[in-house]
Amino acid sequence: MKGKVFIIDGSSVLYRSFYALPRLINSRGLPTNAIYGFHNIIRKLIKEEKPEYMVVAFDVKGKTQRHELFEQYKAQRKPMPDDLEIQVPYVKKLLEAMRVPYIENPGIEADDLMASIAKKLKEMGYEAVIVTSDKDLLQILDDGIKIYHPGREIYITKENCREIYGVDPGQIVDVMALMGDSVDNIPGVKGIGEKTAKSLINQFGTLDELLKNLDKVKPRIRKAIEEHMDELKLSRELVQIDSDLPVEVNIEEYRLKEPDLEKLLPLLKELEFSSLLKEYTREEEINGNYSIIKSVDELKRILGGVSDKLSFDTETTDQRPVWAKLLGISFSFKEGEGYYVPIAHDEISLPQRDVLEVFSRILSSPEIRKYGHNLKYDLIVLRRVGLDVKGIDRDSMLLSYLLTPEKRSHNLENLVLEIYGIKKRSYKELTSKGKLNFGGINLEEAANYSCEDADYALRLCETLYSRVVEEGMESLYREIELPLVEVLADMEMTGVKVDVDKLGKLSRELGEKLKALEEEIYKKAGVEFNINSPKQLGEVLFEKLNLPLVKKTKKTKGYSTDMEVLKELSALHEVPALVLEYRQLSKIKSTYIDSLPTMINPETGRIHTSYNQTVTATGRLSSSDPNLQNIPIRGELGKKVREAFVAEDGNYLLSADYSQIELRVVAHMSGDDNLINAFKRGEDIHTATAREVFGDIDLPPDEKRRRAKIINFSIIYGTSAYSLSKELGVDVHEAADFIKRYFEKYPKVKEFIDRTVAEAREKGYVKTLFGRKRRIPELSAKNKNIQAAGERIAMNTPIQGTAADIMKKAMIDVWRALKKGGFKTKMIMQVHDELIFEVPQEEIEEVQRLVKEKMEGAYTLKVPLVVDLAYGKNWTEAKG
DNA sequence: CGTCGGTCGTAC
DNA sequence: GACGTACGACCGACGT
Repeated sequence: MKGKVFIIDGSSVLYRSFYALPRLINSRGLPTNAIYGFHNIIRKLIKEEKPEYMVVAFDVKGKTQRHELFEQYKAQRKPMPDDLEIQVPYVKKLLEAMRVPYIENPGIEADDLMASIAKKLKEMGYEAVIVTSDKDLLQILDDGIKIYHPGREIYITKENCREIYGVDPGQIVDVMALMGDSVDNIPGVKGIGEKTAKSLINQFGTLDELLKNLDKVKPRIRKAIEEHMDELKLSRELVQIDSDLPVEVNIEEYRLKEPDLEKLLPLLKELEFSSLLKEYTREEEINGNYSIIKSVDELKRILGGVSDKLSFDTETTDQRPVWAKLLGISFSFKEGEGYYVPIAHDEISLPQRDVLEVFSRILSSPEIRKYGHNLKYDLIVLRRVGLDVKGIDRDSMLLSYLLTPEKRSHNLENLVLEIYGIKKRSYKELTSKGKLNFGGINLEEAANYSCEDADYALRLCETLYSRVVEEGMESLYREIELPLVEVLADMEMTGVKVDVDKLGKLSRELGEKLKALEEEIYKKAGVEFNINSPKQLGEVLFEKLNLPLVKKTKKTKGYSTDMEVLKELSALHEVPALVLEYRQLSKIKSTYIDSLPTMINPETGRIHTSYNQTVTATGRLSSSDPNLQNIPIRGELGKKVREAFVAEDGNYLLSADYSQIELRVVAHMSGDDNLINAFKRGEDIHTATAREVFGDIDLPPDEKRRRAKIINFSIIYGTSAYSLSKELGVDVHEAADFIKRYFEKYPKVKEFIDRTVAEAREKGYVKTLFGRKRRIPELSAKNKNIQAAGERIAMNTPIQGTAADIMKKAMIDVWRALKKGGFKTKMIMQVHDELIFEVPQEEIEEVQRLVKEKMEGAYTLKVPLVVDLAYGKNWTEAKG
């Protein structure tokens, strides 16, 4: 025998699980009993029966050959219960995650398929075991073909079949033909049940013999058989399994593998199978050889063993690196080992100065490759204590991001869980027991935790780096993401100066206006309520004032009170108009004006945002604490807020904007001549589009340009005619017509979009010019809306992502040039297509030339990249 | 008293 | 039926 192959009867196991288990349901209302049962049966089989190969066969809805024989075949069968049907896709997902292959062939019944595969396997010298509780399949028992009954947990063989079922395998068809099967609507002979059928076949051996000797049976039975002779013959044909289908069996496809934990764990989590989650993860199995370094000499000695690479991690008092105090450093240069150097713990502390001096020999050496998880953080912390880290090489957070940018979190704990199936204690768990931060944890625990981090970062870096190389993103990593770390660290450390007095003045002004608005709203509404509560506002507008309902909120189906609604209602009543104004002011006051001063770092007197490199699905950066990428710009108020972002005395803020970078990317990627030429001629692109699309339409030029601008945006976002019509304020047909005209004028843009979406469907992902990938699982969703969203993602991501790639390259180039030129100028902010610098007055001319040159030359497209520059004492002035 | 989902609004 | 990418304030329900 070559090995055991389990062929699972998917439907049989599915139904069995569904009816055998009580109704389980997860918190989102999904029934999960069949999934749970299915999993357990498969897992138990693998564990206890230890097959080398396995495959699951599912039935596919639809007609089969048996329907041609007998229209009523399975007609009686009730449709699959909804609660079961909804679980089927999850079972398949589960199998994929467990790496158990499954097959389903339309038009072929699973019984025939399984029998044919079993026969083929037997011929190939394997032992085939069909897992089913269905009796039909007993007929194919043979040497080398067994059946496993999952409920009774027994093997049925050619030999013991009679013992268990009372007849031999060869007689099963005849018995079933006589008794029929109500589930499949096989008629059989009315009046003959299981017992009679079996005893008749045992008496005569076969159905044919029985029919020849009908005179020897009881008259009642004889009459029944004679009267139902047609049904009997038909039934025999129906229950006869066809094991001679031409099936291809590639045995290697059935070979069992270790489950794919990266898929399985999130799935089990979603299904809320916490007990299974535990089984698959090995808790506390981290048994690294970790130790605490107790003297500077010891540190010196151990670091002496470092030759080519070092993974390290800093422990601090704060998640924000510019606020953090250093508590200790862990490092590892061999998997399973780790050392912790305590710098500020109650139990032992080594003098920071000496520790850093010893470390600096290794950390400042570019030859020793540095590994870590989120190295930007450690770079900032260490530079703040005077240590410049050189030679960063692998950052598991960045590597994970390149592999799965659509995932929002790339924290170490989750990665270790997903990739190694090991449940690591999280920082949160560690610091949750009433302790504020890392400083309050006992040294032993802290050291263990920290060493784990360094150790696992080391392992992850190796694993993930090779995956990044396999995915063709090595140069994206080495030439863009990795060098950007140092640039961002520098920007974050530098920070930006804000004018607190100006913000304070603005806050008081707005506070007074808001007070006045508030009173007026209460007066006009005739009731006092919380204007900031959409719920209360909705009740006032639609129940008290009886204003017409415009739309409901998406999830909760409450009254919507968003801008669009309030604008519409403003024509009918004063309150909505006042609320609009109130909302705008209070938004800007609370989000921007009042929060900013609290973020000023007392050490530097400046605001240090955090630029996150691993958040957006497209490759853009994001900014938080505070978010400097959504500071208001429109209107008088926006202008005032930006006036509070200022340059240090003797300096200017210089803003450098890529002009229309995304549309230029579209021009390049599509190769559309019309669009390319418009850019080459240096035209205003919206005016050019207006001419192309609205050339022959009678509208004021401003209106034409306004509309063209909206259409240009909609192309980038992959918008539908419906939403374009809303945006433009025209009807859907007209909007569709605009899109049609646009594509007529820019035909290759249309081709590009179609090609991109088609390729996304085919490959499951899209790519930027720099090779950044984003998988789009939405495209294979059942829900049409989700699919349409997937299409828009497919259109937008290469455009937005390529623009982001170019900007990142520009940031690195400019930063290096500034450094090389010995400038005092600092890059301080990035807002997607804009870079902001703080420039000493005497450098302004030279830096403008340098910035323009480097940004425009960051990448060569089929159209020129154009950068607009402006400078001034504050951000408003610097926008020209 | 913290967490979390929902709504809303700001930027590119 | 809703236009791509973000972050965050606020509310209110819920659990400790």
